[in-house]
Amino acid sequence: MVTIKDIAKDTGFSVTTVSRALNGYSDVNEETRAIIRASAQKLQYSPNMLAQSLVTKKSKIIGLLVTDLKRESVKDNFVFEVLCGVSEYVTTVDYEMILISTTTSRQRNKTFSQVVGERNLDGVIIQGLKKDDPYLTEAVASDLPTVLIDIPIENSTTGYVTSDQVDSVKTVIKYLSRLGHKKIAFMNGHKHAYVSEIRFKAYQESLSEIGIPYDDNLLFYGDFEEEKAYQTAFNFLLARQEVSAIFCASDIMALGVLQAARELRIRVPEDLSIIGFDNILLTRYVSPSISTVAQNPFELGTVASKLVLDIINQKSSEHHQILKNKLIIRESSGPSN
Amino acid sequence: MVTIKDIAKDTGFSVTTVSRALNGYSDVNEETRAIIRASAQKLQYSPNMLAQSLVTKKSKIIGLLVTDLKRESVKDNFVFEVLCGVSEYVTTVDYEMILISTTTSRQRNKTFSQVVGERNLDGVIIQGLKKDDPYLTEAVASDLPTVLIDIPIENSTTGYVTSDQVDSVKTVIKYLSRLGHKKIAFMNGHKHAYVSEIRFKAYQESLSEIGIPYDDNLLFYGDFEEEKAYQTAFNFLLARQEVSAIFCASDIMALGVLQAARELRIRVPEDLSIIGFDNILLTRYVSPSISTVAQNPFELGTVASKLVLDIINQKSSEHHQILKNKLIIRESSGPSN
DNA sequence: CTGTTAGCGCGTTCAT
DNA sequence: ATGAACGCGCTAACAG
Repeated sequence: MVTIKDIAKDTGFSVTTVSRALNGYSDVNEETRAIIRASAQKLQYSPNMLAQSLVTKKSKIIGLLVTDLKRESVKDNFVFEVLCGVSEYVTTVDYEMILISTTTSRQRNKTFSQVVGERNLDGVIIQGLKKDDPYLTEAVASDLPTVLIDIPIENSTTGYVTSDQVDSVKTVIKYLSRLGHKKIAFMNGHKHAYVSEIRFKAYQESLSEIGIPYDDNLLFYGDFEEEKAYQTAFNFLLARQEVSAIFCASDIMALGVLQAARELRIRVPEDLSIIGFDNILLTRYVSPSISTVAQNPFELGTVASKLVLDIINQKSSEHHQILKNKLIIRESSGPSN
Repeated sequence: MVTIKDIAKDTGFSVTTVSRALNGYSDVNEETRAIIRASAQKLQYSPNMLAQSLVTKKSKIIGLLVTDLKRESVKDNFVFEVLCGVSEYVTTVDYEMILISTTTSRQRNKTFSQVVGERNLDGVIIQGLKKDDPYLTEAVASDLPTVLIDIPIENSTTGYVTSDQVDSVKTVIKYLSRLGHKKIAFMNGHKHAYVSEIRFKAYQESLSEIGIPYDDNLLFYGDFEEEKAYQTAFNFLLARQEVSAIFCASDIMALGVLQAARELRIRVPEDLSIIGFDNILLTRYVSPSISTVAQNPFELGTVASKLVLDIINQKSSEHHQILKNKLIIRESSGPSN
C-alpha cells in the first residue's frame, strides 16, 4: 500500500502539500503539483478510501438494499436488472455499490442506521422491502439520502422511482374490455407490497371507468410466486368459469396461471386471456407467449442511482421520477367469445 | 453516529476498555463487560467498520469482480446466480460483498492492487474475466486471497472453483454417439475464455475415445452470444448438411442455433440434435426444450465464497473445488437417422 | 483488570 | 505556497 506519506518522501514535500496537490486545491504551485502527480503515477498511488471516508464522512458507496436474495430469487431477473442498472450508473460517477440482502428478522438485530453507519454509506437504494419492514420506516425517517423503488414516499432526503402503475393497469383493462371481456379477474401479489395496493386500486378504478361493476370474487392472490399462483388459479378457474380474462400482477404468476389453464384444458387465449406484468424474459419464450406490461428495471436502477446522487449532491428538489411502461401484446390475449 | 467514546462516557470506563470488552478480550472483568454491553445496546452502538478496517487492515468485504455488467448481461442469469450465492454465503459469515464491474479498458486506468487497496478488500472472487485481462494476472501474482471461477489456477493465495467440464463434455459426446450420431459439431464460445479452451480439448478427446476422427470443419464459434450463434449456425447448417448434432458451449448459443434451424426448416431433434451448456431457465421453456449440461452457478458462488474465506483464515491448503454437472435430456436431442 | 499513549491514512485548520 | 499539528473511530502496545 503506497500512501501519501510515500509520495511525500519521494518528492520531499509534506503530506499536507501532497494531499492538497492531489485534491486539486488552488493554493499549490502548479509545478509542485506536477511533480507530485508524477510521483503518484509512478508509485501507482491510489487513495485509501477508508481513511478518506473516516475523515470526510463520505464513503462513495451506495447501498442497494434488497430482501433476502436467495436461491429462489434467481428466476426473477427483476432484481438483477435493477442491480445492473445501479452498478452501471454508479460506476460512471466513480461510486461503488454494495449489496445488502436483508430479511425482516435480520432487521430486528441491526437497525437501519447501524447498517448505514457501519460503512458510512452515502446513500441507499431500497428495492423489494415489505410495506411494514422496519428498515423502510427508519430509512424514510432518517436523513440519509434514500431512493425507494416502487414506493412513492418523498421528503427532503427521500425520493422514489417507479413506473406508471395506474396508467398501465388502466391500459390493460381497457384493452381487455375492447376485446369484449366482461369478467376480468385480477390476480394480485401479496399485501406486503405497495405495488399490490396501487395496482388493485387502479384495477377497481379502471373497471368503474368502463362501467363494469367491481366484483370481489374476481380478486385473488398469487403471492408473486409461480407455484402459489398455479394452485390458486387452478381452484379459481374451476370455480369461476365465467371469467374470460385474468390480469396478473406479475409475469411469474402469469406463468403459474398459464400452467393451471393448460392442465384444465382451458385454451389460451380462445377461452381465457392472460396478461402479465414485468415483461420478464420468459414471457417471450413460453407458448403461448404472454402479453404483458413491460417495465424497465434496468432503467429503474439507473434512475434510482441518479436520484440518490442528486440528493447527495443536493441538486434539484424533485426527488422522484416515473417511468413509462408499455403494453406488449403477444399470444396469450385475444377477443372474448 | 454513536462511538465507543460515547459508551466510555456513558459507563465511565476508558475507550480502550470499551473496545476490549466489546471485542471479547478475556482480560476484562465480566461485570464491566456486562455494563459496557448494556450501554452499547442502549445507545444502539455499532462499530464503525471504516475505522476498524483502517487499523486492523481487514475490511470484511469481499469483492466480486465481473466483466462489464451492462444492459445486455441481463439475459444470462449465470452471473446473477453466482452473485446470489456469494451474497448469501458472505452474509452468513458477517462479511459484505461489493460488486466491481470492470472492462478491459478500465483495467488500464487502475491496477488490481489499487482497486483492492482502496477499500482494503479482504478477498476477491473473479468471474468472467478474459484470459488475457490484466487483472487476472495481477490477481494471481498478488498475495490477496483470490478465488477464480472456472479458471483453474492455484497457489498459496489463489484458488478456484469450477465444474467438471471435461467430464460433462465427454458425457454429452458419448450420449450423442450412443444415439447414433457420427457428425457431431461443436459450437464453442470465444477464445478469450478458459472454459472454451478446456471444452474444446475435451471435445477432441471424447471423439477420439469413441473412435470418431476430429474434423476441423465441425468446429465453429458463437462468441457466447445468441445473435452471433444464430448467424454462424445459419451458414454452418447450410454448408454442412451432414451434421446431425451440435453441441453448444452455452445455452444462449443453443438458442441461436435453434432459431437458425427453425428458419432453415431443419427439424429438431429429428434432423438435428442440439445440446446446450448451463441449464439456464429458458432451456426449459422454449420449444423444443433444450437438452443441456446443468451447472449450478449459485453453488459456484457459495463455494467460491467459502474458499476465499478459507484462504483468508488460512484454513486448509487445498483451495479448489470441482462441482458435478449433470446432463439433462429434454426435447432437443434424439436418435440420429 | 484498567488506563495512557500511539498510530492506521487521510483532510483540515492554523500558522508561516 | 507550504508545513506542523490535530482528529476522524478504532485497536494495540505498554504500563500500572
